[in-house]
Amino acid sequence: MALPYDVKRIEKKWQEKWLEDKTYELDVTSSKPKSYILCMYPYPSGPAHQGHVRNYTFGDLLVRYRTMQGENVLSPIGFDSFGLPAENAAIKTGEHPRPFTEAKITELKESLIRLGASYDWSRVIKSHDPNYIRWNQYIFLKFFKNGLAYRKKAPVNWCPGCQTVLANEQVLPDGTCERSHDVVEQHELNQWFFKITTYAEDLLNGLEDLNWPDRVKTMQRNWIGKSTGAEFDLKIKDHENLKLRVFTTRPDTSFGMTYAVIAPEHPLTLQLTTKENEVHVRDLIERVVKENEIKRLSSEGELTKRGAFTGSYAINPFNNKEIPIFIADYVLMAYGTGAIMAVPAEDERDFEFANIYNLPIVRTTQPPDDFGDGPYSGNGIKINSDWLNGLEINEAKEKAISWLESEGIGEKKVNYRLRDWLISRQRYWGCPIPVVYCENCGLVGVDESDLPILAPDDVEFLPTGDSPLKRHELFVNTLCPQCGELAKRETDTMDTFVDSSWYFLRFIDPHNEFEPFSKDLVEKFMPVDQYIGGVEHAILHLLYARFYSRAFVDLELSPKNAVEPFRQLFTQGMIRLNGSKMSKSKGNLVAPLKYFDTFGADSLRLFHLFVGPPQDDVDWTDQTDEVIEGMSRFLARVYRLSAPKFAQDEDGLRNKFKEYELRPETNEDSQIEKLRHRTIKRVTESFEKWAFNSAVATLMEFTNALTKYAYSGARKETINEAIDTLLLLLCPMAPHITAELYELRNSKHIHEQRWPTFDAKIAKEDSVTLVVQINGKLKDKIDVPSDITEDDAIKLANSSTKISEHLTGVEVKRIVSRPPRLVNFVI
RNA sequence: GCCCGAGUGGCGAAACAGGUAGACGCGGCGGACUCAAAAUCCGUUGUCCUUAUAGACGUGCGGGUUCGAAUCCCGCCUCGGGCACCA
Repeated sequence: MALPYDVKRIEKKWQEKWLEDKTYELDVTSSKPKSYILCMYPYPSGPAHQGHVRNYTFGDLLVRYRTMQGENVLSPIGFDSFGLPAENAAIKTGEHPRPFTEAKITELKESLIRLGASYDWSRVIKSHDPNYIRWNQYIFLKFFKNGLAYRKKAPVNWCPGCQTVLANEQVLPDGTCERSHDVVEQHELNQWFFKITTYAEDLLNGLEDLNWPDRVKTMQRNWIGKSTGAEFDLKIKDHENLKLRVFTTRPDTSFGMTYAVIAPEHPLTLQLTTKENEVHVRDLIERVVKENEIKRLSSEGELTKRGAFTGSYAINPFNNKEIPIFIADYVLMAYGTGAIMAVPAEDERDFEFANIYNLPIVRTTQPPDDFGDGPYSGNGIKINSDWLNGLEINEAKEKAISWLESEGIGEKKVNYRLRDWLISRQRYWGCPIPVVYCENCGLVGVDESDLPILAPDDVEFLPTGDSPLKRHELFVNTLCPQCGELAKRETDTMDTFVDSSWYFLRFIDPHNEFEPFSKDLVEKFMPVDQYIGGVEHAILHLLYARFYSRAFVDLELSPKNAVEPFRQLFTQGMIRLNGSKMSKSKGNLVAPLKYFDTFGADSLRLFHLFVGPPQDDVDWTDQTDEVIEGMSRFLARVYRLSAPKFAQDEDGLRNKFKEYELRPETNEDSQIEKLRHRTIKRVTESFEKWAFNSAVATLMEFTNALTKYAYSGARKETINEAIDTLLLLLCPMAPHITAELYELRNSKHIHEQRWPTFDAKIAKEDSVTLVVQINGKLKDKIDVPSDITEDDAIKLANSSTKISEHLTGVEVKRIVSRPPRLVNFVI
């Protein structure tokens, strides 16, 4: 296809100009209203892929649009440059991850520039940069000193593919690693954790006011998993000195407790097991220990094999009845107290278990009359519950809790599903944890003045699964910062999600050598006004960043206005190719590069904006190339319209435009002027709603109308203003060609112009189509003035021959009119 | 199983707040230009019936509310996503 202009030359010219002029570098001192627009910073895996293009096109559109609206826009970019792929490549090829990563960053940066994305390149952050490592470690030490970072031995998720442990958030529901998709194993290891659970309640409450997609908020709520109930002690028969503590969300059902269940790993398990039951109990424990959590929770339908009677009995404190104690794998040690009271009549799992072991089932809530025999967890009146009888569930809960408290055996209790964030990784290419193990002093944080602690370069990358740091004597052996004796360094590095938990703050003050960031600047530029990224980070990154932000406020690193980092979040849809997610690992990328070289970045950007709503997934199909070509066809039309004399077309095409006329404004001219105002209105409103596809469509309509107008002989002043408006409205979407055309026409830089404004009065249509219906069916359309009165509208409708045909000899029962759009005769 | 979201021409989609369903684009068809093609421009394009006029049908399915429903309500179906022995 022959374009009327040299795409490559024009795009390169403007990309260079934006860099040279530093068009999008932030003026920190500006008094204009600030606007912080941020796309999730990318992991550098090579040139940008279509997912990046989509993400950064949305971001760039907003950056340019808000800038034109007179806002002081902060638009930074960086690279999430620590991570496994670089290290895995090192193991394969022997090449050190640093040059490998740097090369990828260069490629990615290059393609972002070719996309025409506008960033403040003076603020680039790379997470593997020693400067960033330094402050990352500084923050770790702050956390460590304040009890937010701690080390403990715990069962953790081990990914054999990645050869490292994972946080709970990095394990998929099917028990596989979210990166490598290997089945995750449970290992008991000593690891570093961040105390995110401290903020569970706060993280939950904070969601309320965020302008985020509901589904992301819901996902975070589910993940935090708050449940309110009671915890209390059960006495144990023949064990005067022992108590069994249980957690329940339904203290109102306590009278229906007919047995108790403890987790196999519960500390009391062996003590409570009598000799004759020992074999079964030990069998179960052995099996459970071997299995990982996921497998254990997924062994549905085999309940018989999943529990065992201990031989001991507890006393239900509510009615003093003896109840048998079982162990079962469906009770988890990590949640609540690791022990439950079982109420089979009101809990499905307990009900199933009770049926298998023939345990009594006693209803304590009256179900509706037509309810069968199954477990009932709905509302109702309490029965079989002595002093709770007759109460509603919620009243009964309160009363049961008060009773527990007055007896001194229990209290109200809130539990969360959220567990602390495991941040140790047994890998080299990450931020080292700045801690030393000393025989005298124990765990000692490195001196701040010694930061950053950098991993040595002269290491061997071997596929052993051990971090190369472990084998590096010079790194490992050090002196204790406290007592000066020989000590050993921590060789684990931090989860890369640590790096991304605060990078948006460092962007505000990226060259600060004295602190991670200035509190004053953060106060000025936080929160991020618009955050844009993939929904796959709904829990991981977005939860961790919220945790960090809270901790920073508490540690007085950040001002209070930074407590919620992302005021507004937009999650874009994925790109699919033949139904499956487009990704490098699947090898099904359709690289943007080939489009840069042919139709140009502007066309590719326009495609991503036009193809559908930004939050929807995009199907990359056989037709896609043709649609992208269609976008470049549209831009070519804009070019021919805006600068016909410069269009490199054959003569026949160029000369179709008549010379513009100098003349007083005719009705046709003022219609174009009206359309211009209407177009500004529609595009502006579409931008605000993120309806970019509609904005493009509106500009296509405008272009078509203007082309027709120009062909038929246009008034010079009117057409020129309309074309300039078209270019201004289009420039956040297609920044290169509009800049070129605006310069050709006006010798000015379009990206320094203001966003056009409209006059609502002029934008108003002065004639509209009146729809005339009979019984709600369309019968006629009449053009009427938009300020027509109701009476006139009805008269006009009545006088239409198409209508009178239907109305002669029939009784009109009712006339519904909504002037100026509709008149409906009901007959 | 539970909770969210979505289903509109051959395709991607649009439709403010219940008021012309299908804007805009891709593809198709027809035409102009050309020796021819490409490019470009013009016209046409939901389905059915009809020479046309006119009409009927049509927003996943079945009901309902309304003068009027893609839009609101009830009940289903399909797809996508999240959660799922969390007591």
